[in-house]
Amino acid sequence: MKNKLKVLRAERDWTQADLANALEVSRQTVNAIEKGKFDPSLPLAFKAARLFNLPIEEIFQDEPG
Amino acid sequence: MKNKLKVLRAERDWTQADLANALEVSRQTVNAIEKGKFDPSLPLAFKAARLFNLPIEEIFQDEPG
DNA sequence: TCGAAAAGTAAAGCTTATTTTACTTTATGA
DNA sequence: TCATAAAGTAAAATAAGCTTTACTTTTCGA
Repeated sequence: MKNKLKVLRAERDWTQADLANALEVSRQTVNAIEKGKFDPSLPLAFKAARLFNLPIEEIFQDEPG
Repeated sequence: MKNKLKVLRAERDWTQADLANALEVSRQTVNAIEKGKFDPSLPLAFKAARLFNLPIEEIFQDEPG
């Protein structure tokens, strides 16, 4: 699953820790998701969508399989 | 997390088993999600969105908290 | 009303998401 | 260059999603 978290962070000049804080998850979770190590839960995806005021599909891109 | 799976099924006259089959998960998983016992994974939410040709947010409604 | 299909439920087990701790590597700015 | 912040990584532990099996309850049409 690809995502635009890094870009969205960059646009706001946020660190991974800043984003983790805003999403109420650990910094390592943000890092792992950005690096594609695992997918966020649906509730976390919703939280990111609310935070960035974007649809989930614009932040996360599934690779259908 | 609320969702419209039951309605979307009804519109198509699908059983839980039919939907489970289309989503490639077990019938119990569909049942549990419909009944709000747990949230689907993000990949599964994407699969449902593709299946019904709807945005994730129109199928699943987060209760922010 | 009876039987079958659909829905609901539950436990055990496996997989994946997330945390915590802790360390290494990379970028950055004084 | 050197110190520090940021990013990357990893292992162990816990939580949540999902499967399989199996059983009970509800729905519904003949």
